[in-house]
Amino acid sequence: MNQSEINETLKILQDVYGTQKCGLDFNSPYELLIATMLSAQCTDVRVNKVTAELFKDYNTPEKMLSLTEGELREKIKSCGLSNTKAKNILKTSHLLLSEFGGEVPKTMKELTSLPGVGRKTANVVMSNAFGIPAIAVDTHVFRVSNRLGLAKGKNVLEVEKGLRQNLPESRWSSAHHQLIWHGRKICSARNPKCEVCPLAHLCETQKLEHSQSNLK
DNA sequence: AACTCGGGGCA
DNA sequence: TGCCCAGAGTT
Repeated sequence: MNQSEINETLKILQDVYGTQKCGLDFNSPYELLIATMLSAQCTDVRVNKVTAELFKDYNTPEKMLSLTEGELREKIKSCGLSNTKAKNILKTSHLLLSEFGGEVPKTMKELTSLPGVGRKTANVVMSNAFGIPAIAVDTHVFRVSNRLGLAKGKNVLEVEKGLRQNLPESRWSSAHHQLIWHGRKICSARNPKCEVCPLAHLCETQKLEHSQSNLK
């Protein structure tokens, strides 16, 4: 995509998906951190259901650490991967108290030093909890960016770099949400609804398919 | 780069 | 049933 195509793509994304957030319910950076850790390989709907209950009594590192690993595992079971997640949540809560004064850190380096926190989770926390410009590349953002040609890359980090380069910083956070909505509703992994896609005329994958069918 | 963890949704 | 899914860590 050239710059004018990128700008048009951003405008259409804004027009269609606006400022609606997609994601996790939270009342503090700590809640968002834990909810995002739980969301690995699990839909946000289910995470929100689990955390609505969990955060009633356990919404700080201190309170979380009053749970045994087994108790926590039971509470988060429906999110899947609960064995690892329970361990990591307790370790991370402990580290927040011992290393970060009980606060959630704000830098990529510090966040990813926490067990169970990778690049995607760190970007979500920085962007959504602290308002720091960041783009979290999950499977939706990865797939949609590559298909459109908005930012291409073989792995998550390459796509993140591409988006940071191609998009104005002011649009990083909003574009992240809009790309996820688009990936869910239209540009799905299998059987994407290209016939109703408002970005089809800009999409590199669509153009490629058309040029191939024209050759026949 | 490939593999593992894992319960739930959907065909 | 079998396949897939808003990831992260290890080898």
